[in-house]
Amino acid sequence: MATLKDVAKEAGLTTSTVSRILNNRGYISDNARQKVDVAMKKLNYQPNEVARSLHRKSTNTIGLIVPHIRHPYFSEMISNLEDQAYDKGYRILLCNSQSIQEKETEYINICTGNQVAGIILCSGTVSMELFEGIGIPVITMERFLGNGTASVECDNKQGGALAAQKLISCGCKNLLHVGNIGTITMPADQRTEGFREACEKNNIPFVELLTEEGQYNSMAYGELIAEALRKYPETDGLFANSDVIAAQTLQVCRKMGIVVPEHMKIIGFDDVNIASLTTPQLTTIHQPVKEMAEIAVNLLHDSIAGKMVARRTVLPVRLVERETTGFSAGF
Amino acid sequence: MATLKDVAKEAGLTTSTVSRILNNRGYISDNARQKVDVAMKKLNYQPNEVARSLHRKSTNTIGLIVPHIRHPYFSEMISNLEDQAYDKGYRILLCNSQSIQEKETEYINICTGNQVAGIILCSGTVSMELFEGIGIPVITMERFLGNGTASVECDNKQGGALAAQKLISCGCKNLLHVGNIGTITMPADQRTEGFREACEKNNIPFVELLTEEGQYNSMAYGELIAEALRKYPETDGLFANSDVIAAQTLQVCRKMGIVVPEHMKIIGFDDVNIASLTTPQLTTIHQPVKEMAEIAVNLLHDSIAGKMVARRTVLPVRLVERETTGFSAGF
DNA sequence: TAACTAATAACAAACGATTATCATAAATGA
DNA sequence: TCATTTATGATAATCGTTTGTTATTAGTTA
Repeated sequence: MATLKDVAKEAGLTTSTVSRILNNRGYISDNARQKVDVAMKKLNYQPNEVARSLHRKSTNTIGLIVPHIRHPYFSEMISNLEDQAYDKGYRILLCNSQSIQEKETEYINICTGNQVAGIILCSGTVSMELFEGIGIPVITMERFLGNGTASVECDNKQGGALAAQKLISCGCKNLLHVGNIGTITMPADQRTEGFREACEKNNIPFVELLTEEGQYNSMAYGELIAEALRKYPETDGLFANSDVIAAQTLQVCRKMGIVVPEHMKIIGFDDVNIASLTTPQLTTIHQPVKEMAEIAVNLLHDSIAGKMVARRTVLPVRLVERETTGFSAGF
Repeated sequence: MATLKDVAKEAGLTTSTVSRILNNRGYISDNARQKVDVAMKKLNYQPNEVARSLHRKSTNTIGLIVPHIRHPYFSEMISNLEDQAYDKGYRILLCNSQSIQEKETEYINICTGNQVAGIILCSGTVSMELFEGIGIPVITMERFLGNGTASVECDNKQGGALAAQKLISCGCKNLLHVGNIGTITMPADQRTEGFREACEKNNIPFVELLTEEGQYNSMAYGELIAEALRKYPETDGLFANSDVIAAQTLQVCRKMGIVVPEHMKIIGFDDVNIASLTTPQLTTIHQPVKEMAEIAVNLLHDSIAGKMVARRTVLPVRLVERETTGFSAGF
């Protein structure tokens, strides 16, 4: 790898001059600029970002901590975040915590050790102490740390309410809600809150089904749901906290001979790809993932620049009606 | 951020000694080790990886270039690669090229500029000149560059053959194959080869449908497939080059009143999550993604260590029978 | 011609860690 | 006691870049 020094020698200039040209500061003649251009091309010169970073004491890398990559909600989110980050000149250091505390802790250390400019945290299981006095801007997605860190969320409560209202207006009398991991508190719990309030207001009973971390990690909810449907056979409406859960519910229903939407209405959450690939297609609560990603990166960018930044940003969700709550217009 | 110097001062030692302790070389007393330990904890010291990297002239980062993140095959692959890389002490610099030449080129420069230890390339659209004389080990997945770069592939040809044999043994007489992007050559083209050979051997006619880059990027194949099915109404067996395409085909069939598997058998490729979330569930060709990821990281690891490495590794695939080629055992 | 600007050279410090060399000193052992 | 081993200090170079200082030159302008 050619260095600045090599380029300088090749161009017959000093490193100071070449560096000035690269960074556009001070006096520069067109002549010198051209000579450097030629030399750079000839030597296939590529500035060493590591050296640059060392000097300026920070990188243009964002540490992105997620609990999963294969889960469609997260791959969607990661994709959007990468897009936004790239546009702003940031790179992504991909940290998959797999919801494992140890791995999360180590990844946080890796982030600080590698002098990332900031961290975007999508992970739900972190204990916030890990971020105390970390000295790096942190933006959380769907996770409120409460230690001064800015968060971006969708309006989970509204989502829960919309789901309940829809199911109720479809005539469902006995609802089941497949919720979050029981042992961990996160903004997504608000979905249950919104759901509960709407149910209570309408005097409709509902059962809340807590999930386990293992299920979250393996994305295997089939058994859990089948059991619940056996235990609560009167269920005629189900609200799942993700489209993955909802899609698996469809499979369970089919195996049990429960016809959707005739015998059972289903609403998912997220509105990811699979929502329109199941049969029937999923009615779901749409999360504005793209906007959330954009806002997150913007917040981080401002935060890195030392600007003051909104503590909490909540974006609206909307109900997308497909087929699991009734016949679609298309048929 | 505390530096080595700070730790040394705090521990009442010199930087040489502390560095020796950190790197376990030379003579070290338990006493000193303890003092350093205490000082590190107290100052919350984290070695500056950037400085380390500069000194040793390489990082422990792998540049991972993919054309997509949201596509389930790639999110699956990325997830497995991260897992393997983490175990070997590598970090992932996530580069989403979106199949855009420009972005790919810039990301390659970013990788070299950031002194990555190696690159794993999953992207299909790169022109290999970009990797000429890059001076960094490169492993390609499902992409044979032919410039000395090692590649990891699944046995695409076998996959195509398996699909054709299955469809034919199911009694299909008129096959449709939704293939790759017409304008780009890649190992996955071999699926078509294997499919063709098996069809010819059995004297079964088939139509090959080429896809476009735009469709690949947006994952929207619905229109293309609907048109093809209108044009070739006699089709009774379809082999798609990905589960995403197959899943969309299911939706198209439903809209067109074509009953799967009775009127039409479908086989996908990849065996990702959605394959078991559609109705009926997809029969598909399983790619050993985990093993491919493991091998890729191992190859890169060896390559970085200067070892000689297999030019081409081809892993077997297998047919996973679900419901789109007949009634599943479960019913 | 003096005073200026523009362009570059020459040199060195700094970023934070590693590492090498040499020196020093205590502990150990024969 | 002398030689050896063990442990550390002191100092400096290095990685590649940025940046600051001072000096030097050529050209411009008043």
